[in-house]
Amino acid sequence: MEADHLHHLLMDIVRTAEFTLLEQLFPERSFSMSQLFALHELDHRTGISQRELAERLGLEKSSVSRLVAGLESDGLLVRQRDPDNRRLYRLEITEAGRRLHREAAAALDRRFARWTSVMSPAEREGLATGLPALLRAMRDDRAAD
Amino acid sequence: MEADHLHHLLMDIVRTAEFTLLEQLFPERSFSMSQLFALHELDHRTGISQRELAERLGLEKSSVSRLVAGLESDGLLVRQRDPDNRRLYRLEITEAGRRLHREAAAALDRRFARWTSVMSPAEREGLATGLPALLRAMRDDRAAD
DNA sequence: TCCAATAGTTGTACCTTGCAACCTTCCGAT
DNA sequence: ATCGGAAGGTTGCAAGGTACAACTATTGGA
Repeated sequence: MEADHLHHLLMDIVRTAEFTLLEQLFPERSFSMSQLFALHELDHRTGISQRELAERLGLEKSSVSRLVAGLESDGLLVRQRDPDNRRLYRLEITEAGRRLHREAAAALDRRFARWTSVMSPAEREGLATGLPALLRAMRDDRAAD
Repeated sequence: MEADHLHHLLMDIVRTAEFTLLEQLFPERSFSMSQLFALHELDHRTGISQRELAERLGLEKSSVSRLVAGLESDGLLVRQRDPDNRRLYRLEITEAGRRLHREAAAALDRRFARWTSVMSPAEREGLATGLPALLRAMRDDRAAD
């Protein structure tokens, strides 16, 4: 697995993902990758603050402030001040937000299925073994920073 | 391999790659992903036109025009009019550009090695089998559009 | 010879982002 | 209890990347 492959992989992942998610999925309404990522986070851990979301997305708090404001006005999430600490918001995805996120994930999934459909069983199996492991390694690596 | 994993993988790939390439590699000078991708293309196929580059990068020709102008003024590529068709430029990466691209690829490679170092041999092997296959499938899929 | 197609450039607008300054709320030290 | 600093969030501002439309220059065919 030499550097060249990685480079290519990265390019294709990024470009294909953005195209799949942003242009094919919702041609009428446009979403940014950050918005979709935010919905993804909120679909899994509900009630996090904007600061936590910023940390997870690798964005500055001011960017998240605007990002979240946009999602809220689109009805994809709601924010409520924490009664125990009124400095922070508790973010919660709405049903509409959840639906949108599910659609985006499904679109990615269909695309992925199209890719794996032309792979050999051994290749498919290798990916099923290796990809989650890679994911875990990346996450641990980031957590260790 | 369910949708959720893909979604996570995508997020981590994108964020980690951008961080690795853009912030860790050249903290002093800043490059965009598109610039690095362009150098990558030019390091492989020399003499392509801006239109071809735009197609490969999935960018509009006007964006590529400015992108290439920036790389040229940074000394990372040169452009010469094709004598047989003076409408188009022939783009060629310079030695400095090649060096930069190699460094970027190597940085990605080191990061990848760090990830795989904590994986089991079976997982590593699975990735070595499956990832190039995935890459090929993605490329073929894009070419079939 | 002229007109349409092609390659590239420039003006403009939009979106995303980071930084700095700011406001509000909280909490600990005095 | 109160004051000052820390923490969460917002807003003004500037910079960068991109697309779209209108433009120039060059080519090639009717």
